[in-house]
Amino acid sequence: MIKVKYMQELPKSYDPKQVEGKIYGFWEKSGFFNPDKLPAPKDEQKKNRKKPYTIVIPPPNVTGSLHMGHALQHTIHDILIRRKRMQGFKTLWLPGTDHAGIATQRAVEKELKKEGKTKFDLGKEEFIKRVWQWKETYGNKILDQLKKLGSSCDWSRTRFTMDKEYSEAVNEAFMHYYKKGWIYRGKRVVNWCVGCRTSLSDLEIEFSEEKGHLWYIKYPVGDSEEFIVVATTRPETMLGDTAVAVNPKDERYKNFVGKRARLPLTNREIPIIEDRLVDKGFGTGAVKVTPAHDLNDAEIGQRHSLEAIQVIDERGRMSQNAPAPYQGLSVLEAREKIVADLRGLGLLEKIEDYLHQVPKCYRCNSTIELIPSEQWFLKMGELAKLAKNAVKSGKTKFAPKRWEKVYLDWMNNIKDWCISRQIWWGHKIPVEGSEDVLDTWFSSALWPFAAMGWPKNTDDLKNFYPTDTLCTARDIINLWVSRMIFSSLEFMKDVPFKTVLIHPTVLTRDGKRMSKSLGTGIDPLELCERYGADATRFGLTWHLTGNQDIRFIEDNIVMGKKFCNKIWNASRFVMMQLPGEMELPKKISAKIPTNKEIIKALEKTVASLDKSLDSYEFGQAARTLYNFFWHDFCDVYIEKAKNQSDEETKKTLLYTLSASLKMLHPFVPFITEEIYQILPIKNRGGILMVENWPKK
RNA sequence: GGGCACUUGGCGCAGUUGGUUAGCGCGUCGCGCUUACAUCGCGAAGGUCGUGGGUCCGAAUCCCUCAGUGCCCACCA
Repeated sequence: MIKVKYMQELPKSYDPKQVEGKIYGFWEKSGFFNPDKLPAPKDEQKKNRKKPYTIVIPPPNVTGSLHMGHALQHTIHDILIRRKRMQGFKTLWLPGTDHAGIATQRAVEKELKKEGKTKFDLGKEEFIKRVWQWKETYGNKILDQLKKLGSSCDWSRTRFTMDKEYSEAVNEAFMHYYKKGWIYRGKRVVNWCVGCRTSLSDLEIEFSEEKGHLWYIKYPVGDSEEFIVVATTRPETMLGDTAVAVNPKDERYKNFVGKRARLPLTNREIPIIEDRLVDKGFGTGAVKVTPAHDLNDAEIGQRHSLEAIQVIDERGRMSQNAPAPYQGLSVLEAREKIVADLRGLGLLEKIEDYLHQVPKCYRCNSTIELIPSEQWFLKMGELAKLAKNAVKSGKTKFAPKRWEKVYLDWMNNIKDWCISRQIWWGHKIPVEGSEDVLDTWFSSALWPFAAMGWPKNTDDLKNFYPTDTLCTARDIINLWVSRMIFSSLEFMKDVPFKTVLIHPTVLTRDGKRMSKSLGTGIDPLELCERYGADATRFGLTWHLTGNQDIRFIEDNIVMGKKFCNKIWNASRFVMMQLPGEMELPKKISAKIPTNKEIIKALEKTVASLDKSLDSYEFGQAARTLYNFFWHDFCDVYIEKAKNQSDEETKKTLLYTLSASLKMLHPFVPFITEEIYQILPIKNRGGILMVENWPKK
């Protein structure tokens, strides 16, 4: 008896551990993650047969391990790609990793530190060898973790941003800009991380609010007994002052303008000048000008041909240009001493508490100093124009649309991009004498086409470029997305992707950021371990609404687990009802009212599901499926079907179940594939992953 | 300083063009081991939809005010 056989074979509850590894291997063996190996399309899929659907992964850092944001992001990726695959598209999800210059260099330095060494002990060449070793050992960890989630990437196409071919693409891109005159070298005041000892772009800086002070310092004017008082949060920079500036409309200082102030603690005299950048309302309305250590002051300095005296060096210490007593002191030590000395001289008028934004390195959290430094820059003018037009014209669309504004605002206020970094791990700038490497984002900006083999005109570029959907987090819209857009427009003469899908940020239950260091992170792999990958995926999908944030609750994953169990048991029931192997009908024209009803509800569900997915409403899609399967199918229809043993009902049960499995597959791929493989279907195509997506 | 988003039963959230008794998951309380599932079924309690106005025959849903929360951008020393 078939009936008995299936009951004995299938456990009463679904056990992901027995299924997931096995099924993933089954998929990999099929080769169908690779678009070139997809089976010939079936009739229903033919209209899409040659159309590609492509996603490139936002390449995770080789230092990374899977966090909640990744889990959410790749669940979305996999839902998109699996559905398109079932619809007959040639689907490519191209995976890979980013060499992540600073982050990786730091990880290896940390490892060296445990051995009591620094990178200087090894020397540059040995150090880079060591980083490669590290990459070979740990670099693919995150990709393996993606497999646990069920991600259907084409692993045969895995790329790394420092692969030989990829590096050649980076050089090509650099030289292209260079020859065009868009890359220039110059000494500018740049963001300098004293921890990493490298320059950083504006986007690589995070501000942290700190309680500080506003010191009011008296600068004696000329030979008189008069003072001009300046307010500053950073007294130590006064050693590099080369002017005091006031607003031209500020009547209070009219008789000071043109005179010279005597800079305390030094024996220098500096001019008192007028500049429109000065805000009358802040502090005293008179500002000390330090062109070497402040961007505004650099601008004022340029306008008035002021000297820039660098008093802070690359280690964050007071330089040889500072008066002897302060040389070698750290910035904070110098600040303390200077304040004390000023007080001693009676030149400190008052101190106010002041809350200000202190710039920190996004990788090592050290304080950022602004110092003049020789760097390479990419001119952004023309590129920004290209990038703006692509979005304004709708060639690339953001979803949700509101993120377009974030992108356009940044493009409208863009400055030239400092692309050189003074670290060892990365793409060396391909110009003689230069020891610098490129900003890691310079190479990831080329990802959509360089990962497909550019500058060679490869088949992949012909077949799969431009890509369709880029799905990523909002915090790298400008750091990465915008730079891919202008790079692609410049090198490929086309946008890199048609849609940018910005997914929400996963927060803790109380709305806090999930972070390892704060101990607020939840490990998605642990959730997969406890509840199963399908449950984790479904629970996360359930969370997806149009909001900017998600407050993660584990209850949703529990719900996902229960749902999987429901799918499992409904399937067991259907199998019990079947006499043995059965032909799966292509269509049901039901005559019995209950059967008619469920078929109608099924059709409605397919339509609603398609609508939701086409507009990226994944949470809505999950709810639609859940309600249909649990309530319409299980609670109502199956209960009624228990009283019906006719042939039409059996067919309807099998038909509805298999259609449900297809619809559910992109969301919960493991369990649906497992059940599909067990179902006694005579004319089963083979693998659910490439079966037809249901049509209403 | 500018911008974006959020504020719905104990908790986390749906409610896309305004329209009959505002839904879901978890939790709570009853009753059920009925031959797929107790990771279940049936039923119940529980909501002035942040505040104050406005538009409308009618608003959680549109407009304005205010308040709270979170995030992003910004050169205010």
